[in-house]
Amino acid sequence: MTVDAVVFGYSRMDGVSLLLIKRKYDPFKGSWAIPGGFVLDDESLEDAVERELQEETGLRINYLEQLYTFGKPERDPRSRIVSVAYFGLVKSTQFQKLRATTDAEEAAWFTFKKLPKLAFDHKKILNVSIERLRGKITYQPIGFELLDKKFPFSDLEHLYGSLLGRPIDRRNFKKKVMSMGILDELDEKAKSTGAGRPGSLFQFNKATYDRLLKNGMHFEI
Amino acid sequence: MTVDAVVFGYSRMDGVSLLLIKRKYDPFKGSWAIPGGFVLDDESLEDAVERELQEETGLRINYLEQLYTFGKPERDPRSRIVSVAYFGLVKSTQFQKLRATTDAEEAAWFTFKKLPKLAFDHKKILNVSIERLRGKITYQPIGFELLDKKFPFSDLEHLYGSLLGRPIDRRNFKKKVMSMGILDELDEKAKSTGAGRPGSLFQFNKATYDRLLKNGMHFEI
DNA sequence: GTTAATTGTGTACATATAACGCAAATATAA
DNA sequence: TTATATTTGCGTTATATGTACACAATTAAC
Repeated sequence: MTVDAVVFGYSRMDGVSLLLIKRKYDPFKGSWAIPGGFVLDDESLEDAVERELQEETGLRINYLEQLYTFGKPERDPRSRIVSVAYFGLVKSTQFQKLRATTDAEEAAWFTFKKLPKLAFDHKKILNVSIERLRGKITYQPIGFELLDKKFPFSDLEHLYGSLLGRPIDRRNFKKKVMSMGILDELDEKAKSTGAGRPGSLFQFNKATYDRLLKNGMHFEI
Repeated sequence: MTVDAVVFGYSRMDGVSLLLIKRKYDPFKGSWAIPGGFVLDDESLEDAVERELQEETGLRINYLEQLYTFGKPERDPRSRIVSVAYFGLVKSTQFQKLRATTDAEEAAWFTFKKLPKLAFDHKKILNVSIERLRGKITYQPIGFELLDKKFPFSDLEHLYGSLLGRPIDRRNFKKKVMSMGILDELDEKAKSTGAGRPGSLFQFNKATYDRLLKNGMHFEI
């Protein structure tokens, strides 16, 4: 009985990225793999995920949700091992932390375009996970879990664009998101990132979202 | 490691119903419970579900999908047992079969309004399952899996009405479903069920649905 | 043949989505 | 300092979709 955690991060530079670790032990020693490990007898599945992630990558995840349970008898060469996969999101601040220290370490971020070969059936787990993320982001506001607490609107726009894999009309997108009333526009301006006009910072208003949700509101992008 | 199967059925009389078994052994001997049992070492999770269902109820399910994995350490009084819950749908023909033979047996159908107290954390599993069924039926045509191969349109209408728990405008509903082109209207008429004008029979066209899906069509009711 | 139950159909209105272009603010290079 | 490239920010119109709503036709039972 193991748990695996498919963890996504986001940065303006690279877009959406995946957290992987390099395995220290056989089987698949030296291969890149999704972080995870065995569940202890007295801990819940969620606790196991958070513990393994902490041990292997030092990261604190921001959002965690059960993805799927993989149980084909032959999926692990050692013996019958059933794995409950979770999928998690981290704030882009955390993303940068790991990034600065792990180039030569055992944990690193990978963009979808530069994925290494993965151990076990982790490629399949990843595919299910990407599909879920893509699907979910259109009807639950989980995109915010990938951004900083305060972010320029363009971050949100680029996140959705890269995740959905299709161009987004900025005007219609903004109109829609703002009309839901779950984004607060702050007085601060983003600090310039090179070229162009700096925009306002925005912040997700979870309290408002929860209230709307309770009243039967239907989020959809 | 166990699997559990939350199986739904539908009949014109009772609407949507849930399949339960009466436990023969401790713990919870004599209680009603969701069918399920231990996974054998060399079988997949899906195989385990189908085997257990066959053993305990004799039913063949028509649609099976993994629901959620429940792993709280204290959920089973015997020891740490993780259970992968599936959710399944059976055709209303099958529904009637079981119904005719099991009144005094160990397996039976229950409407949501007349549910007995359930063993283990099965009430929680059921709740997750109902939520999933409700949510899914609006964006995937799984409702057909509960009906006969051929059915009068009113069956579909009643199924959606009772499942979504809100009245459905027959004209708008029919307009929408028919405009998707995934329902074929047959030449046969339904045989009368007591009173009223008999309507045409309809049939789900899975081939068309798959084709539309591949072309990026978006099912939603 | 009268009644009660059910099926079957169309139109007008409101709402939501999609398409589209240009001006303002900033950094950098000339 | 001026020109250029880059990014933000905004509003209108056309189209599509969803919603509300009423009455005639067919059958079984009485």
